[in-house]
Amino acid sequence: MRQKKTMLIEIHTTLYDTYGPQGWWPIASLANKQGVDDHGYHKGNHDYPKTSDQQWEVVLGAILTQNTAWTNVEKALAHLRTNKTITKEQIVTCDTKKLARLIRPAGYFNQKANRLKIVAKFFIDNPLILEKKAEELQKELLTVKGIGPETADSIILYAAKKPMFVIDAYTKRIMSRMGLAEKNVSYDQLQRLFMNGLPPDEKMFNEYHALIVEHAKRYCRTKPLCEACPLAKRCKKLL
DNA sequence: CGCCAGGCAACAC
DNA sequence: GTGTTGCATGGC
Repeated sequence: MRQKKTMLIEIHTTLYDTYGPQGWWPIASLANKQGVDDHGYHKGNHDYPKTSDQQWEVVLGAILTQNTAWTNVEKALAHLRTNKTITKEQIVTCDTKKLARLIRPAGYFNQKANRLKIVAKFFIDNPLILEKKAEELQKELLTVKGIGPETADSIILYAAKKPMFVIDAYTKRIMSRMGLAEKNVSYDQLQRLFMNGLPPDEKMFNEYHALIVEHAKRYCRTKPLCEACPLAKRCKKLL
């Protein structure tokens, strides 16, 4: 078998050549500005998030999208914005019931309302947290109730813009089908595979994770569409 | 109708 | 440490 490092690079190259830049993390409040599409994706423009408000919007989205389709998160974020319950300060002071009602479309709304308030308080109490180095930042984020491994790493990569490879259910599915990981591989194991195999390039990590999500939605679905899959010739599932 | 979606904490063993 | 369960809406 080819070396895993080589495979990881080739997979990224193929996905990028197939789908192009993804413009993550989407920031809805930037929709339709210069170089940003109507959902907040800034494809080919790596300058965002630029302000602390934009970084905070990434954190909000990271909580709201836990096991939830992004389209539902967009609705919840729109409610928060139009009801002026979007800043950390507005969220900590908002009645939890009201907050839950506003984010209803994102599902798990009672849990997520509590989590949003806890996380908002954490960011108010630790205003410079995103300046910390990736490893220290990860350790501190994981102490916050409601922030697990993927949410922490999404915040590190997409809000703080530091090199941390984000693993999710799609990554596990694709890597296990490709034959590069066991089906029950742990989060940390799979993350080490990527981070030991690739240079710590924040821009590349950013695109790679987003490309994995895109690929899982288009081809490597629960019921995979292997016929036209751009990775098929390297995929163990078809050997 | 059932299945799935950019997880997590709490709990069992 | 690993496995299981509750949490919930909206799109297909």
